[in-house]
Amino acid sequence: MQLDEAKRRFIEGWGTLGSAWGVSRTMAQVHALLLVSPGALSTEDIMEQLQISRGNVSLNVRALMDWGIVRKELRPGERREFFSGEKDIHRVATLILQERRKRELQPIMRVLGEISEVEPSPTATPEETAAFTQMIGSIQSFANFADRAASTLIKADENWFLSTFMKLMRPGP
Amino acid sequence: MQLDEAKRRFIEGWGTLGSAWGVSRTMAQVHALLLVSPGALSTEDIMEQLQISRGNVSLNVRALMDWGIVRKELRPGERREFFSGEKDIHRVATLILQERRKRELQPIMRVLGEISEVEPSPTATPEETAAFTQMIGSIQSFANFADRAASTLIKADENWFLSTFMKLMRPGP
DNA sequence: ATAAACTTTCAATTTTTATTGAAAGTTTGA
DNA sequence: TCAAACTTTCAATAAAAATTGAAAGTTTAT
Repeated sequence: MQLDEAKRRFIEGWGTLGSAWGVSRTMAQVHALLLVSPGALSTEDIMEQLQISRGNVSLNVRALMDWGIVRKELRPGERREFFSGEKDIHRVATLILQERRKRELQPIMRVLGEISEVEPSPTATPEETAAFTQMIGSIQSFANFADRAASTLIKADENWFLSTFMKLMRPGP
Repeated sequence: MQLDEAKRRFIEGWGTLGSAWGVSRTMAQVHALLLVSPGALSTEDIMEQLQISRGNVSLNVRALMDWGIVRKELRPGERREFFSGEKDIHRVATLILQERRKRELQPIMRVLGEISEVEPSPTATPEETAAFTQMIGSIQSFANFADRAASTLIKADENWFLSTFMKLMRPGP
C-alpha cells in the first residue's frame, strides 16, 4: 500500500472510531491528519486535505486544543498559524482520559450523590426505596472505582504504564 | 428527595451520559428505567414512563438485549413480554466492555494492521514513510494493550476485579 | 382456520448535530 | 492610521440520527 492511501485509510478509520465515542467525525479526522503529518499544518492545508470549510477547521482545531492534544505553532515571519498534533500516544491517551473524566464521570457522580439519599415517602414502599438505594450505591462504588483508576492512570508516568500495568494484564500463571 | 424524583433524575443523567458515549439517549434511558425498576416492565410501562412510541421501545429494548444487559421475561398465561435489566453492575460493565471491544476496538485494529506495511514509493521520502510507520506502530501497541486489558477484565471474576485491581489503584506506598 | 393480542419493521417525519460561508474581529507591518 | 492577511463567530443550511405510527408480521387460544 502507498503512503497516501494508508494515511487516507487511517483518517477514515479514526473518524469512524470517533463517532462511536461521542466525538464528531471531523474532529477525529483533523486529529488523525495531524497525527500522521510529520510537520505542522496550516488551516489551508487542513481545509484542502479533508475538504472542509475554514470555519469547520477553526472550530475543530480549537476543540482539539481544549483537549490538549493539538498545539498551535507560530513561525517567525509568518502571519498564519500552524497546528501540530501531540505525537506521544501515551500522552494523547492520558489527555483524552483526563478530559472525559472531567466532562462525563464527574457530572454523573454528582447526580448519584444527590439522589443517593431518598426520603421514606407514603407513595413508595420501604422495599422499593431500599432496592433503589442499593442500586445507586453499587453504581456509586463502581463510578468511584473508575474515577480512581482514571486518576491513577493520569498521574502514572509512561514507564509505569508500560511495565507494571502491562505485566498485570498479561495472561500467565 | 422523593423516590420518584430520584428515579427521574437518574434516568435523565444516565441518558446524558449515554449520549457522550455514543449510545442514543433513549437507549440509555430505557436501560436506566429498567435498572431502577425492581420488577420487569412491559412495553406499555416503558412507553408511558418515558413518553416514547411503541416502535421506539421495541428498537431500543432489542438493542439492549443485543448488548446482553436486558432480558426478556415471559410470564405463564400472559401474552405480552416483560423486560428486566441486569442488576449486577459489575456484570453490566463487563457486558458493555465486551460489546464495545467487539464493535470498536477490533475494527480499528484491523485497519491498523492493514496500513502498517506501506511500500516505499517515489512520491514519499523514506523519512516520511518511517515516521508514519512508527506512529502507526505505537498506536498498534496501545490498541493491543487496551484489547488485552479489556479481555482480562472480561474474563476476570468479580472477586478479582474488586480486590486485586482495587488494591492496585489505591493511592499509597 | 380465524381472530385477538401482541411485536416488529420501516418509510416518513422530526429532532439534533454538524457544517458552511460571509461578516466581524484581530494582528501585523508599513 | 490604514490595509492586508489572517482567524473567529454565528445565523442559516445541510446532513445525520432518532423517532413515530401504521401496516405487516407473529403467536396463541379456540
